[in-house]
Amino acid sequence: MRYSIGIGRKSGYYSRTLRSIQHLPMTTTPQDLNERGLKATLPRLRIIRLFETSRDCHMTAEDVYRRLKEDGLDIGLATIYRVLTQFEQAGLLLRHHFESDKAVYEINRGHHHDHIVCLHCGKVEEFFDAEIEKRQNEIAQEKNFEVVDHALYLYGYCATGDCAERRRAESDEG
Amino acid sequence: MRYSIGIGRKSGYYSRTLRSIQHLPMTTTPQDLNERGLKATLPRLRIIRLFETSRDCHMTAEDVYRRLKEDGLDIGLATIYRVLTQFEQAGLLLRHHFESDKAVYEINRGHHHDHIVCLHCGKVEEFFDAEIEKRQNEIAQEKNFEVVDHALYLYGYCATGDCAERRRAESDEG
DNA sequence: GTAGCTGCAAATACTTTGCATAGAT
DNA sequence: ATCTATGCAAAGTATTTGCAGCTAC
Repeated sequence: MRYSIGIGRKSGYYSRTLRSIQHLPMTTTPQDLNERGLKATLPRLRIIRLFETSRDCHMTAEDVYRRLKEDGLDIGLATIYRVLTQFEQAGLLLRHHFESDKAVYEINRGHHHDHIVCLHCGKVEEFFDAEIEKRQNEIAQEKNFEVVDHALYLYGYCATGDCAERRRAESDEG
Repeated sequence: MRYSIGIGRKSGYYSRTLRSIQHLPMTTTPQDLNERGLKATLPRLRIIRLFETSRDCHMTAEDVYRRLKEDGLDIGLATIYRVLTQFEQAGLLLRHHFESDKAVYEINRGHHHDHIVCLHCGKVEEFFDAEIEKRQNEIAQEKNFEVVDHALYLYGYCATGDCAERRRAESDEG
């Protein structure tokens, strides 16, 4: 008899969560998809794998489309959009709207975090601050809101490369 | 000789700022627009007035279009978009992207604040928290980012009306 | 075998742009 | 008089949808 982590039909879900909490690499299996009512098709497996194998990766639908095409896989853009939406609803991915008007997705590893985005090179770093989270909850309570989600994005220029430098040059012109 | 607040050509700008800091009602005059290099046209004056005379008002381009039309003023939607963009660049308005895919604008009264948005009725409340602001700056410094902007939105269900109640009903279904 | 997926093209939603006319300074 | 703004329609960008054929279970 094999041991399984978790309980009954939902074991896939719990083991996935556990892996995530333990910071082990996460690999979504065909069964994981089936348990969420999604058929394990090639496009879906490759899309989720792309997110899982990229570190700190925030991608638009176009990004996913392009990267899969580079790997010789020609998946229609409509399918990418559909699958990303389904994965977000299934909790596998998180969607964000940074300053641009395109949605970006990242893998959901179960650790909530916020983002700081470089407006010049597009670099995204993640952070978590318990104090900010606490204050947010207090404010929601004061205002009598039942908060279900929040978005905190810091926008600026990173020290890497010439981003901060270029920014100064630009503001000198104006 | 008349006293003026501020210095030389920029007096309009400084007096406007002062009014705002003193929480006095803000009225953008034709001269205010001229000083920003914008001609004082009827569409522009009516649009800025609409924002100035509405309390806690967050409006999309469509909202502005509709409300001016209700007042018997038929301004093209393209003009609304153009003027809102110009006003944002001139610092008269602030632009936000809440969870929907439409941009919303509000008057810039010079007091920074964040937003808590009801996902059911669309109500928007404003808040300011010095502790959150402080932590944001510390994080940016740690990460070596020069932050120029940030967005903090809390999404939830407000206690007014049946928003929280309906939310519970919905999650019971799912 | 059947329910659910994919690709394509067409449709949609929001926003921007080209151009001729109208208006502000 | 000149330079800029407006309205309309057309274009653009991101995303969604209808439908016929294909695939996982």
